[in-house]
Amino acid sequence: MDKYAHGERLLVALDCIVFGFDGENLKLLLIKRKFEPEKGNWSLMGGFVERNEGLEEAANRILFELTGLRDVYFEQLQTFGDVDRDPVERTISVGLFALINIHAHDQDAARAQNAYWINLDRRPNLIFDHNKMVDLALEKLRYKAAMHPIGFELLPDKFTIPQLQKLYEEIYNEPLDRRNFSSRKILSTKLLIDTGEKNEKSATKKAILYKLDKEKYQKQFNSFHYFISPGKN
Amino acid sequence: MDKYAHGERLLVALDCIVFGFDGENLKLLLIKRKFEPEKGNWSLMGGFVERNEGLEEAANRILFELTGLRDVYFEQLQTFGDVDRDPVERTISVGLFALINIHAHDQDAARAQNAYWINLDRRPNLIFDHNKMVDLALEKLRYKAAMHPIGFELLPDKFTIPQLQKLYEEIYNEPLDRRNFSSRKILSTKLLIDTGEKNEKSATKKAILYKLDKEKYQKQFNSFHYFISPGKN
DNA sequence: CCAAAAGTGTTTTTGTTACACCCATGG
DNA sequence: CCATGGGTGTAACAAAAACACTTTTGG
Repeated sequence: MDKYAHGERLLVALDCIVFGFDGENLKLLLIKRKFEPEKGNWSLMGGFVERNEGLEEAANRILFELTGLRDVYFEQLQTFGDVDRDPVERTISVGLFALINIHAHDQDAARAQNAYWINLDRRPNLIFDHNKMVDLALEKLRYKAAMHPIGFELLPDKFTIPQLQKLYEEIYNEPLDRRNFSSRKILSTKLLIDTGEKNEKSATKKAILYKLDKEKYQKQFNSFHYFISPGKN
Repeated sequence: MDKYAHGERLLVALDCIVFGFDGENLKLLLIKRKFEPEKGNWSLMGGFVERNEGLEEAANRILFELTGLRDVYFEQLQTFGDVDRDPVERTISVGLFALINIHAHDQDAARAQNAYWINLDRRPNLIFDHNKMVDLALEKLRYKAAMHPIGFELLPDKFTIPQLQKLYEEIYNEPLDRRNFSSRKILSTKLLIDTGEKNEKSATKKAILYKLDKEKYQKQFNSFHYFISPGKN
């Protein structure tokens, strides 16, 4: 089985930084550990990559165990490989950045993992180098969401422009001008389709429910859209 | 040594996608393999991560072996983990994206590895999934260079605006307007310091040699600068 | 009928693009 | 003295920011 004469074999783990948005706050899906090491402390959801399992495959497996969802949006964040990052044994960890529709996930699956949605601004201290992973993931979310339409991954299938705006305000922690946000930034992308329906929950004027034009979304995914003005120096 | 009861131990490799620019063409540093597997074929420079060595440390070691340089600019590209990506043995490979000043590297070190600088537009077929790695690295170079001042990593310490422009033209494979490039895009970033010297090699009017304001460069590294207009849909 | 939230249009300001002229150098 | 490449300015255009009014709804 071991055919290369040199080279050391190491544990390879995946750790998932899972973001959600409940309409009010940005949240992280975190595990209250029921097992050693660090039992009782908070951590990211993770798992080891098996020998007969590709990295993508392992990512999908672990995200499914956690959320009960098969089509989670994720991408690699970074691979973490400090010698002492896991005090139990040398482990290389591939950090995964995942965005999910918080309303679609399987609550029982999450409960089975002892996972909870925690507001980002109340996140607890995490084990190992998981704090660093979350910091980096948040940076990446802010970076990507400014120019790529990834925010939609966090919303229900049908959503309103004000909901989308609230999401962006949460991501960047700053208020956005409704008039500029709505007409120019969002509708000019032509990514949204008016469903004809209205948000019946609203107590005041009911907002139009849009859905994503998935075909255009796929095509334009790597193009630039200025949802947010680029950072200041 | 193995303290986790479950989890498989796998080989972890690093593969380096090293870009250089000779003033005319974008180049890749590739290895003509003197060893099995795939002896005689072209590949990226790589190596295994040792048990007592952090990922960064391993990256620096391998880049040093290849280039003789200690302070190479690199970042993680992506980690590749398909089950069959290495036919010899299951290996997870962390792809590294590196930019070097082609004139500063140690030619003897490169020769010892049987490494050659190959023009990007003449790159040979590479072993394993290395073609995919290069494709992704090129995409990343184009993506990042459009907004972040990473191009400087490919140039000598002192360089002229026309040299910088040539570099960007090579990266994007399209001509840029000299007048717009020079004054507005580049000098407006205030990242360049006029050294007072001129490029004596030029046969015509000698261009001003600039150097990077390293302090500002560090500070502004993550800010946005529109070196190139964002992609078209 | 009014408070609260949603929808839309216009002006100002800023940045990008397109384009033309002058300067320095070596042969 | 002229061909080649380097340096700079300006007008036209496009995009972003700032800003104000009207509409819908439930209570």
